[in-house]
Amino acid sequence: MSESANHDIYFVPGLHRGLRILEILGAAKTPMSLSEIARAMDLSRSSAFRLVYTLRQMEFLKDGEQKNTYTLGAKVLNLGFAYLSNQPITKIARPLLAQLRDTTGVSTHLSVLEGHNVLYLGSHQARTGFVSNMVTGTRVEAYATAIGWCLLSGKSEAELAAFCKGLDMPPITKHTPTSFQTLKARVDQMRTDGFVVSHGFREPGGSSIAVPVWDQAGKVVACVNLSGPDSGFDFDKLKSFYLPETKATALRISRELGYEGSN
Amino acid sequence: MSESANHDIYFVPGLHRGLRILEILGAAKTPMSLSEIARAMDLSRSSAFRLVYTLRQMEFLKDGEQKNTYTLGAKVLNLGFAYLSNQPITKIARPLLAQLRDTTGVSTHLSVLEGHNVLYLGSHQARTGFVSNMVTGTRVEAYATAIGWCLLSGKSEAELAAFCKGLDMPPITKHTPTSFQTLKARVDQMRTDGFVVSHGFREPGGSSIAVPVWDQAGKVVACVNLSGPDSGFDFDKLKSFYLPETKATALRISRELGYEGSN
DNA sequence: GCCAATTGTTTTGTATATAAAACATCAATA
DNA sequence: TATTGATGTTTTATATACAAAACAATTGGC
Repeated sequence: MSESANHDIYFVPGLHRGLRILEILGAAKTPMSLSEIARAMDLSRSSAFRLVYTLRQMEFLKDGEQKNTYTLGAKVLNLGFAYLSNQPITKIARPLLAQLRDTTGVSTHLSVLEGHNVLYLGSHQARTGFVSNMVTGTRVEAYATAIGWCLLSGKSEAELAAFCKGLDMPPITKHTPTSFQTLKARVDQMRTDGFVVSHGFREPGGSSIAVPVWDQAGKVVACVNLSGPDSGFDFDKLKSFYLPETKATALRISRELGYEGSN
Repeated sequence: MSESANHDIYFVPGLHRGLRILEILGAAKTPMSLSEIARAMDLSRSSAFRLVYTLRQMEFLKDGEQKNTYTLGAKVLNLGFAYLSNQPITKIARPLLAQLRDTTGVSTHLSVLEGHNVLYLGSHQARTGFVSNMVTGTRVEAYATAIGWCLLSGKSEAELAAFCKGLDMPPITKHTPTSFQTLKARVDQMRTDGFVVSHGFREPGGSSIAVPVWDQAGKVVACVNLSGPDSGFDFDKLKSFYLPETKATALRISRELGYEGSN
């Protein structure tokens, strides 16, 4: 009959449909009623009722502001954070990032590329200073940030072109690359240097160092990042102390991932 | 028979168990095998097999590093972020926070209290400067931060005592409150002032303003926060310009939530 | 290298989750 | 107020998801 029914003997329909409800409600910009859900799923109202009932009891859904409407519940957020902290690289990197924070006194972060975004997996706040926020779970546009260029250096030219294809690249600052060419220039620069350093003499306020992490296959899989206010950074010490420390930490993480190169 | 079986006629067991698998795998610090899952759920292996099969097909689970082990998949992260962006207060506040960012030139954030943590719901980055990171979805310990004190000011003394009960309060900086008494002092101070300002003359590098948002019932439900590097803030302008602007924005959001007070 | 124990996968009779239909409740319109 | 249509809830006959048992594949200990 159906072409995909071969292996779907094992499908649990109740679960399948319940998860689809979560996805639909996540994509919806506003809470939905039972009937709307049933219609969107092409399902009988009685079935939708039982699914929503179950999801609500388990707090994966909660009541919306209007009566008889439903939205995602707090449980999905908990799962999201559990996902982040369960990423293997997070566990490997955590103690090393904490150590880097302690020796430098500046906030440290670990991030990976996810689609067009930089996804922060974890960070260790500087013990003093108010500025640097923890950023676990945050996503920011990769094309526009130093960390993004660092992560994109793992891509080939063709992959980078594919990355840019159809991507809207508005200028955030006057230094933001807004085309494939200008982005490629940034990424190439990063590749030859092996790091990105942004110092506040151009943009007021903050400095940042980004260094890639390689895996067993020599591929860039993550980025170690050290950032803080100018007043926390000393420009001379930046290249003589902060940068080597950051590179050492990134290499140590790479080693734990099985990287055997020397860069 | 069972005391809770009355209304559970509507429970969809497949969905219930599938979601419990997600919760268990979220709580587990390491990927689990099929049998481990079955045991943890007190379920037959064949049933666990079908549930895991379904979850995997839908990318709510993915394969762990070892063979035949499973962890949370990327879909749960997507749901988590959908949850955040669907919070009603986020939608109301977003344009107003963007406007505040544009008039001040400094990063703005919206956060709420969730359990013992400050949960960042959204933020708007300063257009210049590298320091201030976006923080959507981030959680930080409430007792230790200015934003936390701001949010806790909505609690009564009894609620605050309950909040502290059994809470471990290690000192992050030398100014961190480490007991109910010292925390209460911070929160009381915030309540009389109506805001918290942290300026970098004590802690190097950053300044931050936190102002509460009230709802219809006059309860503190959120916190508007403005933060940036010292170099972005001018101490004189902080009280004459940044603070009034922040308070105005917080009040505007409060008004949209139905708040009718004047503070 | 054998055995025993454990795990992942498939099959199948039966208990049960399900969708249709009936019912109840509400909102809008005339 | 009566009428219509739509929505949330309950019931129930039947299609089907499920757990036990059988099977296959793997691992670990002696």
